[in-house]
Amino acid sequence: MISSDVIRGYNDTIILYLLLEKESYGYEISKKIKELSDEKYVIKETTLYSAFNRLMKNGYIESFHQKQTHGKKRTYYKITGLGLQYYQEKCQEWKLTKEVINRFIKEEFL
Amino acid sequence: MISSDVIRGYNDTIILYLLLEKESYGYEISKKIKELSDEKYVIKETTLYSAFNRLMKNGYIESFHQKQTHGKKRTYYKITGLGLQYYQEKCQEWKLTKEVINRFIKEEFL
DNA sequence: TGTCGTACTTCATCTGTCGTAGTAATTTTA
DNA sequence: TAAAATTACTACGACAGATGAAGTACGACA
Repeated sequence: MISSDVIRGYNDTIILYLLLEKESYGYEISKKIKELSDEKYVIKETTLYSAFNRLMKNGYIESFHQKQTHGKKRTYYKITGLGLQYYQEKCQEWKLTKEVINRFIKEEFL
Repeated sequence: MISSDVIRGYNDTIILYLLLEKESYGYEISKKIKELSDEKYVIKETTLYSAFNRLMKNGYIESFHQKQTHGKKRTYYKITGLGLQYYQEKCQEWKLTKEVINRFIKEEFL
């Protein structure tokens, strides 16, 4: 499993990636994360919803409601221009981070 | 710059990597991290020393003192068998983490 | 004499994650 | 048709690791 301390800086990025594909809501996002990571990363509900709040506060996502015929009421989220910009920065940062951490990893242990 | 939230889970690993090369002390470790990362990551003093404490508490490193002719007294650290084992696990975990996060990163933004 | 570099320590604060718990509707299954 | 599972959240408190600020102390150098 992946330790939460590593993913810590990338939960927001992961969520933004999925919202870039299409607008979505909490439960769906969490399913997608699990699926896309081959069950290797399952985000905790509280982590997810606190991430939504943070992303909202920063203006990286916006929420809205859609009329539904069935199922419980959902809060949908979509990414903003600012959010896209932030996502792009994080992609750059990730590249750098990978390179740096790799220098402290012994290949023979992989 | 690299955000501290990403590196968060890997400070201990980075330190262990350097102690694997040779036993060392705080100031030297911090210099080496800066140097090896091409100044892209500079560990904060408080972060470094609190990492030493954690690593000691977990039995991953041991401290000792060396007689010195000049300069301020240093605390040297060396990695233990348990520390090596932990380091190896972290190397494995890093591989997995990289793969998982990569799936949420758009290549065209790199 | 004063500043710079070395080599730490203490303390308080912040952020993000996570455990626990609760609510409430809808869908499945027995 | 009643119970159980799934969907879709919210609130709250605790915790760990990183960090800022500040202080200590010694030697070298100018």
